[in-house]
Amino acid sequence: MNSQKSHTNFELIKKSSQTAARLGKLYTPHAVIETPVFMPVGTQATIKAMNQDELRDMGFKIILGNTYHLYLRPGHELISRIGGLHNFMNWNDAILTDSGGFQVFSLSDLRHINTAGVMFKSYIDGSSHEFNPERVIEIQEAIGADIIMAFDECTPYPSTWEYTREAAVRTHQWAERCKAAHSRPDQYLFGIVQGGLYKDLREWSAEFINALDFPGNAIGGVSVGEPKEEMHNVVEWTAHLLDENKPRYLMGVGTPLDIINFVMQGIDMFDCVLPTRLGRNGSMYTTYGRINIKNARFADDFTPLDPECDCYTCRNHTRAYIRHLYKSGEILAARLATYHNLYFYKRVIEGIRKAIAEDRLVEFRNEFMAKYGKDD
RNA sequence: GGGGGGAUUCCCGAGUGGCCAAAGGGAGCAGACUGUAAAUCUGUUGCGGAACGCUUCGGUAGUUCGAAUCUACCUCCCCCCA
Repeated sequence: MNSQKSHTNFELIKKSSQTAARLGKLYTPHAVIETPVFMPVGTQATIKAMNQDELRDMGFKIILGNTYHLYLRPGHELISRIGGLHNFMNWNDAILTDSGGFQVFSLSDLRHINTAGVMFKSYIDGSSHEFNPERVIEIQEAIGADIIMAFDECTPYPSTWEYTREAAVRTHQWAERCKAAHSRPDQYLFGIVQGGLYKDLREWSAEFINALDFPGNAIGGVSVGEPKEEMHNVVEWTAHLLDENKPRYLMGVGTPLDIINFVMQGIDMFDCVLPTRLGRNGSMYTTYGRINIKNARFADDFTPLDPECDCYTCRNHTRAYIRHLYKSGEILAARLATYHNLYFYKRVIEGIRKAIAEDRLVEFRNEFMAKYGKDD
């Protein structure tokens, strides 16, 4: 057991008797992370609208950065020169960098894929760049995150079985090449399962990636616009095939209820832009469901965003004030809302961990849904 | 006192005989957002139940088959010269 723990740097603390949920500890060079965990997305070396102290004070121990964005600007060499991303952005806890695989999907009109890699046009200045497994590992090693991701191809929804299979073959080859190219022992390289919405491809991909024996395994290719049930199926097909002694990371997910549901399927790590993006766009999470603070009905609502929240925003400001800030285009609106939304996620994930510890996750989910209502 | 330019739907502003309930922007109202090309994007915004009909482009009276667009007068605003 001990040798396995040191190999994966993941310690399984407790398994739920009700569901596939687990409690764990992920040891990284910069932080010990209690799982299940939600990781805020900081694509460009910043969680938009937040400063590092605020994130740390909320209790986030790991955040995301993005290889593609940081490579284009300011450049991984520059980041490397000041000692890596931790130093550059003055973040002393853990960082995970996404490999750019999602940009293969999201910037689809700006790229060309072949087996060797992906040719990209910069969304900033149109210049051409090539990403391939070796290059992506080199960049991620220069950036220096605690956890780095294999370069994968995130296929769009919908895709044919044939194309999804081709993309998965590439993703598998790239995973092997990433593993071979990876040289920094103080970084953990996670593999990524693809396979779209096809059960046979997902199972095949999960078994293939699992067999490569990465210190952690991710499920990619979801949250690309597919129906919720499809996402649920993908996790159901794959999660149990991934080594239970290693962390399982569901990439890009999700809503608060998604997180609860997928924890119950054995997922340990999540990241999602929703709390930050929705915050900037005027949508706020509350115990009783999401609200659009810009709606007229909040104009003279002098209560906090969420009556059951004790975050900085809710302790100090009213819905009416925050609505006013939005309508006025004031930057503080985005800050207060982002803080609140991230804090909401923090409360949910802490609630999940506590519920697993007490072995009452199912009850926790029911209580959450009774108040929160439909999932959005 | 003389000469010139204007008044358009909540605001700014286009439109100079029919294709105009009237471009575009703003504001308003609502919706979307899941490994962030996102402080973004979409819809909607005279009235009536929609096909369609009705009322509207400073005011009044005209010309015309037809006017926001042409004419006359009126009201108000701006600029220039005394």
